[in-house]
Amino acid sequence: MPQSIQKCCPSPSLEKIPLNTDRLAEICKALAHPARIQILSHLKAIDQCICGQLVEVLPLAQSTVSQHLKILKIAGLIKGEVEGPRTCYCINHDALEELNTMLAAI
Amino acid sequence: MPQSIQKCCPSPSLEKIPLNTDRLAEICKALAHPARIQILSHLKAIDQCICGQLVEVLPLAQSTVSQHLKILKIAGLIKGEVEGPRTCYCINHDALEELNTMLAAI
DNA sequence: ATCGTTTATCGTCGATTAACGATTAATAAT
DNA sequence: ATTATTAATCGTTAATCGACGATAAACGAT
Repeated sequence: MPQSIQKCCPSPSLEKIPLNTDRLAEICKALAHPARIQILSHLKAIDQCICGQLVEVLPLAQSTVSQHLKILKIAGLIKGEVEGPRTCYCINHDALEELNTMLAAI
Repeated sequence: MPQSIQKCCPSPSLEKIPLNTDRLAEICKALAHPARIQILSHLKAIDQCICGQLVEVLPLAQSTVSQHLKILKIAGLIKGEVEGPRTCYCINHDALEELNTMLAAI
């Protein structure tokens, strides 16, 4: 421990962590499509929603929207909770913060 | 104007600009590859460099590195200045700022 | 048990990406 | 003028993406 400075954030540490280029690229890849940005934006605006609502909003087929949701979920940008026949999605704020942190570390 | 609050930042304005999803996706797409992140990171570290230096650092062929540079340049993330037979690349900080702004507006 | 609703997955197809070697272009040096 | 150096472009190939319709899976309601 280099001088005992009180940490304000939990997790990793701030001492020039070496930037996980693979992880950053992975997140950016998940964001590399307008529809997925729109999904995130919509989720941010209404806090949470199910796939069907997004299908109404986006000019895409249900299967395509579901596919985009899957990509966002795998990248960790959203969380999905099964509720009976539907799945409720919401933003994973931790991932967005992770993204900001990594971008700052470029 | 919703209550006169002094602006602390110049440019655009902060009043909920509508987020250009295409542009954000475009930038993210350019960042959606580890090699391109590494290029940016390297450029940030050494301020500027030519293609050949990056070829030494990255495990990729010269043509591939050149291609990645082109992608970054088209997305506006880097600037390239021809200097005789070589081209000197550097980060376009404006684009990174643009990225941060748009991410915050998601 | 069947039906309706909702979502995920499968299979397909065309378009795009990523990588490479080979070639070309531009310039500096001799 | 020739040669060496550097970078960009071309052409190719395999892999991945994005979109869709069709189908399957999960569940609530009747």
